[in-house]
Amino acid sequence: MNETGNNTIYEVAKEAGVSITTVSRVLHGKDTVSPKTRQKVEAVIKQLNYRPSAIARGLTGQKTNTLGIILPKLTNPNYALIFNGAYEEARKHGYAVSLFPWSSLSAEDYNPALMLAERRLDGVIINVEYLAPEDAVLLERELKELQQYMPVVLIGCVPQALEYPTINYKYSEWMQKIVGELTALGHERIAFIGGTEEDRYDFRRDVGYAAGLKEARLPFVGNYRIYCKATAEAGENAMREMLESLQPRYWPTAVIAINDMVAIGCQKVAFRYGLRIPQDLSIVGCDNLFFASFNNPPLSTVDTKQQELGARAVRKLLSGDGSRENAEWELILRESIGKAADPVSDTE
Amino acid sequence: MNETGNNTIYEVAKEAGVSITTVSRVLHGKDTVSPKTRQKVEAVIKQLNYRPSAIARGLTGQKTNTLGIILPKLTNPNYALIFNGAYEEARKHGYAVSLFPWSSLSAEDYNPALMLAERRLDGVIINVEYLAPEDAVLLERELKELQQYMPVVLIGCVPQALEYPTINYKYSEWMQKIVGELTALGHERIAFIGGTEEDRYDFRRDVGYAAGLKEARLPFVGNYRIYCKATAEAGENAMREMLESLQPRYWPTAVIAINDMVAIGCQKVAFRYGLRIPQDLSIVGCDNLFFASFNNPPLSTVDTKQQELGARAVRKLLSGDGSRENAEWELILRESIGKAADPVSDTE
DNA sequence: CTGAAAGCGCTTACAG
DNA sequence: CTGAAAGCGCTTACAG
Repeated sequence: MNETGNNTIYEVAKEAGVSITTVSRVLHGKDTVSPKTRQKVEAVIKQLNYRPSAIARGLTGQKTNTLGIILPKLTNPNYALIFNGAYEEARKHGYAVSLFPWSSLSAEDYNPALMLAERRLDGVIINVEYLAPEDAVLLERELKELQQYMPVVLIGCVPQALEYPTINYKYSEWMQKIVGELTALGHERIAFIGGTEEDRYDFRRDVGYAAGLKEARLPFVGNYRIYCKATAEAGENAMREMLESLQPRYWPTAVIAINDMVAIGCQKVAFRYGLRIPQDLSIVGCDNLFFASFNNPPLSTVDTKQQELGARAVRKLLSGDGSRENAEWELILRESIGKAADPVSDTE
Repeated sequence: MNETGNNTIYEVAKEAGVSITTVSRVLHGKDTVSPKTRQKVEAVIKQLNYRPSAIARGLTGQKTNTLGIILPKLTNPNYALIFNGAYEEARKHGYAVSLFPWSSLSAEDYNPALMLAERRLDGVIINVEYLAPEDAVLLERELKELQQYMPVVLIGCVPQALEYPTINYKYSEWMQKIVGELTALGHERIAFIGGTEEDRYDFRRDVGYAAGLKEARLPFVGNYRIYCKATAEAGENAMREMLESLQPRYWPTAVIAINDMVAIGCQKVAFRYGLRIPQDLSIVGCDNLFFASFNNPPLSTVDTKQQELGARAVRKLLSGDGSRENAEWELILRESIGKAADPVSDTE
C-alpha cells in the first residue's frame, strides 16, 4: 500500500513471487505467460484488490484513456444528451470523459487549449453552437495549437474554412424546410427569433430563413428577425419587444424559435397577449427536448438526434476519421403549428 | 518536444540554462528563486508554450486535480445544474471534473469504486437520488472501499446509518409541507406519483406524505400512491393507469409528482381526460426546472437550488468537512394549484 | 515463458 | 539561491 491507500504493482509482484513485468503482462492479457503463473497473479490481484493506476499508465503509455468534451452550458438539456451519448460510447472503449462547459472557459485567466493539453487528454470533442463571440475568437486561436496535442472533432455549423473533422449541422436546410412548411400552411408573416447577428457559427440559419422566404416570394421584414440569447428568458423578452413594436395587424402568424427553450419563452408571451396556439400563432422550436411533446400544445421542432450524435463524435474521434460529415435531423410536426388565420380579417 | 507534441520540463531547463528543479520552483511560485532566474525561466516557459503535465504531477504529488461526480442520467436537467455548480466551484480551485452517470455504472462488468480508484481522483461527489435498486446495492458495497481511496460527499436523502459526509434532502419535510398546502386549499383526494417501493433513499417522501395526510386527518388511499420511474413517460403511464382504475368521482383533485418531469407527464394525461388545471386538478412537481415557470399553466414545484448545491458539495469535499448538513429548499406556488372543486358536485 | 533496467515528466527532500 | 538524485507506478524494448 502506498500513502493513498492503493496497492501497487510491486505489492502484487512480491506477493505472487514474480516480477512486475509479469504482472503487467497478465494485466494486459498477453499470451506469453504460463497458465500457472497467470492464475497465481490473477488470484493475488483479486486478493489485494489491485487496480493499476491510470495516472502511471498515462505517463508511460502516453495515453490517459480520458476524452474531453466541450459543450455550451448544460442548462440546455440538449447538451446533456450529447454528453450521455458520448459517455456511453467512450465507456465501451474504456475511456472516461471530462466535461468542460464553455461558460467557464472564457474566463480571462483561462486558456482552454492549454487547460486540455495540460491534462493530456486523448482527444476532445468541441460543440461550437451558441458560441459567445469571445469564445469563438478563443476557439479559433486555440484550435490550431490544441490539435498539435490531441485529435479534435467539432460539432455544429462549422465554416468550411475550419478544416477539422466535423459533424456538421445543415442549419440552412433545416430553416428552409421549416419556412417551407409554414408557407404551405398559408403563413406569410413568419418571425425568426434567436441567434447573434455576428455569429459566424449561426448565420447559416439566416441563409435558410431568407431562402425559404424567397422560395415563397415573400418579403423579408426586418421586424420579424429578432436576435437574442438561446434561453427561455431571452425568448420571452424578444417576443414581447417584437409584439410591442408592431400594431397587432402586423404581428406574425408564425414564429420560428432558434431552439425549444426560446420557443417556450415566446409561447409564454403569446399566451399573455391572448394569442391562441396554433389558431392565432404557430410556433416551431428546435432540438426536440423531452418537454416538447409534453408542451401544451405539443411543440413542433427539429429532432437532431443528439444522443446518437454524441456517440458518433466519439467514434469519429477514436477512429481518427478526419472527414466532414452531416448530422441527421428530422422535422417533427406537432399541434403547435396550424393553418395561418385568414389574412383578410385581423387577428382578434 | 516529446512524441505527444508537448514540451517537457527538460526542454525548459535546458533552454533557460538551469536545472529542472529550478523550473519546478518557478512553476510553483516558490520564493527561493532569484528574480533574474525567475524572469529567464518564465520567458522560456512562455516561448516554448510549456504546460506541466497533470499526469506526471499526479504521479509525483499523489494528486490529480480532478474530482469525480456521480449523477443520475443527465437527461433530467436537474443534474446538469448540480454539475454546473460543482464544475464552477471546482475550477476556482484548479480542479477538473469527470462526470460518471449512474446509468452506466451498473453495467455488470463495471465496478464504480474501482473505476474511480483507478483514476486516482482527488475526491468524489455521489448523488444518490433515484438510485436503481441494483445501483443502491452496488453503492453501499463499494462506498466503504471507495472511501479508503478518496474523500466522498453524498447528496440526497441518505439514511442516517450511512455515516458519510452528506448534503441531505429532507424529503419528508418537503412532502409534508406540500400536502399541508393542498389540504389548506380544501383538497382531500391527493395522489402521490413516483418513486420505487423498496428504495431506501426515497421512502422518506412517503413518510412526509403520510404525515401530511394524518395532520389533516385524511385517509391514506392506496390507489392514490402510484410508483413509477422519474421520467415524463413514466408519469404519463402512471397517471393514466390511476385514472382508468377509478370511477371519475374518485379521481384525485390534486397530484403531487415526484419531480417536474413526472409532473408534465401527469399533466398531459389530465388534459387528455378533459381535466382543467387547476380547476379540476392541482399539480405540484419538484426541482423547479427551467420549464416549470413556462409551463401552461405555470407549475408549482420545490426549488432545491441545485446549482448552489453542487458548489457546496465541492467545497465540502475539498475542505474535508465530514458533517451531515441539510440542503436548502423552497416551495414555489404557481397557477397549477388552486382550490379543490366543491366535493359535493362531481367533477364534470 | 520470465526478469532487470530504462524511461515517462514531474516533485521533493537533501546537500551545498 | 541552485542542482543532483531518488522516487511516484507503470510499460516496453531487450536479453535470456
